[in-house]
Amino acid sequence: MVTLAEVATHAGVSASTVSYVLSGKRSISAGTRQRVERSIQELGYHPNAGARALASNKSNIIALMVPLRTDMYVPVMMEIAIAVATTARTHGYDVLLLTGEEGPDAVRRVTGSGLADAMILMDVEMDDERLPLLRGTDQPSVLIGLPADTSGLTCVDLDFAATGALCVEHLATLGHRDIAVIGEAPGVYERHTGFAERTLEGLRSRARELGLRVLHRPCEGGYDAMTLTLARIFDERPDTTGFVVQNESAVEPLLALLRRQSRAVPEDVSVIAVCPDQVAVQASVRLTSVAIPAQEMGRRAVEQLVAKLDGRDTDEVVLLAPELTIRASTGPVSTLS
Amino acid sequence: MVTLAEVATHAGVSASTVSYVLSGKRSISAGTRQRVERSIQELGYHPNAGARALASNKSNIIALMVPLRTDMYVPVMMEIAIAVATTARTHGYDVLLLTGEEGPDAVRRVTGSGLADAMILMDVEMDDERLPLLRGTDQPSVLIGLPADTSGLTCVDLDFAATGALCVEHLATLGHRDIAVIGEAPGVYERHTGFAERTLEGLRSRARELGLRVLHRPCEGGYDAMTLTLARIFDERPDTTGFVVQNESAVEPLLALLRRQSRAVPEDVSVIAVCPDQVAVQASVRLTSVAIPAQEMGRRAVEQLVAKLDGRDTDEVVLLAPELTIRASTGPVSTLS
DNA sequence: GTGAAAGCGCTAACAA
DNA sequence: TTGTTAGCGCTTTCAC
Repeated sequence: MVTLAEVATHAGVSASTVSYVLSGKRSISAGTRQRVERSIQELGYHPNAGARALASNKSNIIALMVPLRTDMYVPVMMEIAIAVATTARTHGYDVLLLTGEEGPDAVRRVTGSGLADAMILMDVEMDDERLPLLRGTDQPSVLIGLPADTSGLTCVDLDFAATGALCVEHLATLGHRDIAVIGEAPGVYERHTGFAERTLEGLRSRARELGLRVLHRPCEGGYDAMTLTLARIFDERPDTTGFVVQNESAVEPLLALLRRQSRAVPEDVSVIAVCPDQVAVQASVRLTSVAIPAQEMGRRAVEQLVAKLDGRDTDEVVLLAPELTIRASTGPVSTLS
Repeated sequence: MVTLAEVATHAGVSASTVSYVLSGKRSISAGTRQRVERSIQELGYHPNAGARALASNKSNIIALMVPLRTDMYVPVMMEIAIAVATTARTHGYDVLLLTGEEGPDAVRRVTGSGLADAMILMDVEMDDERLPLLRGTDQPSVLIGLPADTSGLTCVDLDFAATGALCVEHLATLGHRDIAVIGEAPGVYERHTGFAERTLEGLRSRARELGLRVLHRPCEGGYDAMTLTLARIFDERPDTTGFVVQNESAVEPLLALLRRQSRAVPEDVSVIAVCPDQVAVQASVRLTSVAIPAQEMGRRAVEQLVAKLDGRDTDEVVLLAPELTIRASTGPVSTLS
């Protein structure tokens, strides 16, 4: 293993000079710099991460805590994680992958050991048990998601309330009066995961203003669950003509069932989804949708975190504005029936 | 920040004693151990990761390199990654998340800096450019996937050749003679990703032995691509009655299109998928399938790696035996037509 | 613009 | 069974 000392000898300078060439923390003459850089190349030197962490009290590692559960849409998680890792690298950080399994203990472990300089938490619940710990430490952190109380925390998320409102507005504009919301699995609501509840709130309050009726039904993914859910919806509200779906694994079953019931999309019923663009485009009907900007969320989270680490001021809450893309699954309500 | 020295003072012992209590590398009297453990508790001590890494020349970190691309089935990747992280923790390791973006450079960086003790590579291609580097270093590594030349490498993967054979056997037993294989996106084959080609080889060679005809078509996911692919298949081989699908985002489109063409599953055509059980169960027809054991793959990869790190012998190639689960999408070929 | 040297917190010989 | 001590490779004062 090549050490900094060896580089110094090889270049005919002192260890500190090599260190400063690397860090750029003091000016170096052009000649010296070149010789040092040449030696680094020739010897294939890589600074030792442990030594660096010990001496500088910085690990250059960001911890990312992903949920262990997989009842939520996994590709979104993965896309966020990859965006986090990619963006972190551009700022000189590596990413440590923690699962939710350890829970609050992981926060303590990482904070206490100096393993990571900062952390990003995904899948934050409204009243998350990790939050007190984060508030009580000086380790910078960013949440992807929005808990009930954001004081003292930095959060990045899609503005789900605005998302819900946007969906309902679009349907209202098309003349729909009875809206059914097909939501995430019941467990998601029971855990009080922020995004699901906020979508619903935004949607309901806008619907109230616009005078629309809303029926909300959580739904496990898959065909069997969807069959039941859909039957109940039409049973309770036969005049439903607009659907808002926030559950990727319910999208295709819903479309298939509607087809089977000879309800044409968008002639008889309109469907709008909250999902990644890829899902909207690949569905059997190209779906009008509000996109979940997974990459953007991961990227912004890292940028907020790096700003904190650099001692720059950060926003407390970054809410990304939802964007509606109109495709082939929504249309004006039928005037014939 | 609490240091080992502070714990030592608090417990009235020397630093090394505290260290040995932690590592268990020499026997400690019960009394001393208790006092030390008590001090650790009281002071809330966590060993400093950097210092430990520097002194012991071990980071207790495993690097996991995930593909940047997302044209493959992402949930499988995520499930593997989570299984890796979870299993690694049970062995005292943390996981560093690297994306494929840096390519071979990431291998150099991690190896050279001592950031990680070992690495796991996912999405290995037949002739992967990272392999020479791995062979040339003494850093232990495990591949998830199987390259063309496995010499000097440890690999974990599903036995995809056996998987392909198993699919074809099942269809043959049911009397099908003309088989269509709907594969991954063309890009996957162009990159010569091992698993896709091996499935095909296993399938073809068994089909030859059994005297079946096989038509293979790569397919991007989604409905549009599937429509085209399916049309071509029936155009070229009108007598096709058996489908093998190895592409999660083609599964549902295929089923929907068959339905639309009034080809009943499994009465008219049989469909067997290579996919995670969850996908098979949630599809609109419960699919006969060979499971992709994502968790098992992640777990085994870590276990192989830990064995190497502990200096134990390891298998060169661990091929997990495929398991066929018969569900509702396959049946005997119709004798009426 | 450069060098010398004192740690950072821990591990693991070597001693006792 | 326990203590003493010399590093691990780097960063960063302090000195020139």
